[in-house]
Amino acid sequence: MARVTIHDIAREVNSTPSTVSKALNDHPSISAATKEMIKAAALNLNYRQNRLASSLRSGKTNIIGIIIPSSDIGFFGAVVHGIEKVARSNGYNILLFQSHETGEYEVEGVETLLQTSVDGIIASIAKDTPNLDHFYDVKKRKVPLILFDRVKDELESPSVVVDDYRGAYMATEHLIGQGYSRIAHISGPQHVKIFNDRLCGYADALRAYNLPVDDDLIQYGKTSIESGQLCAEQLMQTPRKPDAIFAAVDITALGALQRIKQLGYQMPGQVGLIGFGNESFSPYVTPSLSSVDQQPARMGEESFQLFLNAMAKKGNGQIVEEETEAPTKIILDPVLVIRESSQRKHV
Amino acid sequence: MARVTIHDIAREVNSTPSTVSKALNDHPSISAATKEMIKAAALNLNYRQNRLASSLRSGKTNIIGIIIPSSDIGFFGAVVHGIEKVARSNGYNILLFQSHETGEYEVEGVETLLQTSVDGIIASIAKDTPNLDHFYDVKKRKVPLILFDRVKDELESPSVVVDDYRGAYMATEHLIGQGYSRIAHISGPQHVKIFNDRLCGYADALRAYNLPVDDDLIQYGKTSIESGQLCAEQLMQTPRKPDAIFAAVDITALGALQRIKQLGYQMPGQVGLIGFGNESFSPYVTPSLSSVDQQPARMGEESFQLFLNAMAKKGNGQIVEEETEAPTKIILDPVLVIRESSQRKHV
DNA sequence: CTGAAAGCGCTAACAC
DNA sequence: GTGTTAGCGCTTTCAG
Repeated sequence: MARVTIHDIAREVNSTPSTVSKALNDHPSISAATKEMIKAAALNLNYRQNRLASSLRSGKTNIIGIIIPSSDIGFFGAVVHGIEKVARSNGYNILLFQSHETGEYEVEGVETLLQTSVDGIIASIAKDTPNLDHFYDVKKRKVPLILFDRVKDELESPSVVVDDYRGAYMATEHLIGQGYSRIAHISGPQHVKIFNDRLCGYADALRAYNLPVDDDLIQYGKTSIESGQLCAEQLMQTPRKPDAIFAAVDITALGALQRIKQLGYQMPGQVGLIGFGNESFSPYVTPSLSSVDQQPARMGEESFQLFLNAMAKKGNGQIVEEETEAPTKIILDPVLVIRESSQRKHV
Repeated sequence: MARVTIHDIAREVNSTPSTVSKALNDHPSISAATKEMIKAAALNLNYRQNRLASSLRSGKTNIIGIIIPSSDIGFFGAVVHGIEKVARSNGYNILLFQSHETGEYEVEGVETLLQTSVDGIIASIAKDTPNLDHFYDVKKRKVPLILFDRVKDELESPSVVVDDYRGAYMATEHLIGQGYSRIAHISGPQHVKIFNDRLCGYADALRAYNLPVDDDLIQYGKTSIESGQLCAEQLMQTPRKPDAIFAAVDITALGALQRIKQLGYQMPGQVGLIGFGNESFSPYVTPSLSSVDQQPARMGEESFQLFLNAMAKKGNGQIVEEETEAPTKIILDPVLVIRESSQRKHV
């Protein structure tokens, strides 16, 4: 009961392995009649292609590698979902690695992926990756590399990120539209790019509507509930209290939500609130938390599309061409998710 | 700049491919000296093994396939996390497929996995899988098949599930321990096994503590917030109101939580509440929701362990042996996560 | 302890 | 339109 091979089929139909192979792969130079016959025989014998042999010979695995910090984080789970979905529909499969935010695992993952001759790699870089050598290695091997969310421009790879500035702008604008006018912001550590971008989006939106940007209304917190609580409390103690808060992360927004309620303010009546990230808990807190969605699934789909583009270019014989053009950078528009916490006006 | 192969190394050190291969694989019949020399040369030439070739020849890929409904569901993301973690530390990689709850995709996934000659498959069966032929095919091909969470006993495969009965029992017991005595239950459709199991655990716990099992205190809802709200409302309208509720899913627990608060009851003072599933939102609602954790990551780890066992057996030459013993079934103990909603007593 | 030979199952030139 | 030939890069008997 050994495995059925194309030799077996060839014997069965009095043909040869190469003809069988071509027929099964719908090669144009095989007559319709033979194709049909061979395919019937294959079905009959319960033939199943050996992709290892095929890949080894053809140099193409139809497998792409994914490296993410952890599949246990909702955001990345959703991105993987998006990638897998469109990858499969294009005949590609997914080899999944987690870096656990560790450079070491990331290096290991890249190494294994390269050994497996994957056709491409889609990655989101770990927080503590000390150097990028392993990724440069990928590029040197001419394996398409696509980055998403946790991007490094130095790698000069196609990438997809969400527009943090714009998301913050939209959130702030929404609050303004709801009639709030003293809008505070709970930001995060400024050396992290996204937090700075979101702060800028916030400030610019205020300016665009001729509202003052008041330093007293900007808090720099950490990414935790407690920090959100604290920041909210301090904001409500300022002489001229805010009537709304835009928090740079949902988790601090939640902390703020709790404290604001505790202090006896009506939400969204007296104080409006919006977060960023659209976490899985956001719809379920009370009042439900408005937020900015980063479209993770879409991010995955676009990443795969970028991989496909890279493949096409490669096939085009442009392999040797100097990298004249900058790599494609897709900047996704975030989407506003309006729930109770920010909706002062009746709909 | 073609790929470096063991031939290149052999040439470099005046040896042969077979010796190089053995040295690189730490084969016992190679002297330490040669090993060292060959490894040095390999490093020097920047050699990277071609796993395709290796797998094709050896018949072992060190890849296992995973089939889950969707990586966008927190539970499955966590399971995958667990599997990948221990798989990697044992030298295995993960090929990931989503069934999207669809039999068709599941079949496709199994087919591709088999074509790729994976060493094993770990799966959680899609809801609408009409027949199990594809999984029987896996078994026929002697590829180890492990099931988790969504299990089918007919497949007679090793599996890991969580003990629903016990989780419900523990939850109910916990409420009793907190001094609640009229404990209601919001269940789900009884044709779904887990809901029936949880109902039994609930009832048995009451009996064990000599509390009556009152039909008026059992609601059969759907898996939605709204259903939870409705069930809670009806429970609070019964002549002799409950002083605590155990909900079979966190999402109905949340609906109950909202309605109970709305009706003006103190929680956990007047009404205690506990859910099941420990969803990602549960820590963040107010009051934070006690729940029963299903240990998804652990489930993944155990699943992989089961795969390893199956491999060991296979290697043992027991291939032909009749399946005398029933397949291992690991039943994980759920863990109680006590938060505010159920904690009446001071700690 | 090392090497020679064979081949895993497939595809891709090239002939016919 | 079909068949022949030659490997992809590796591991694995089996000789020596």
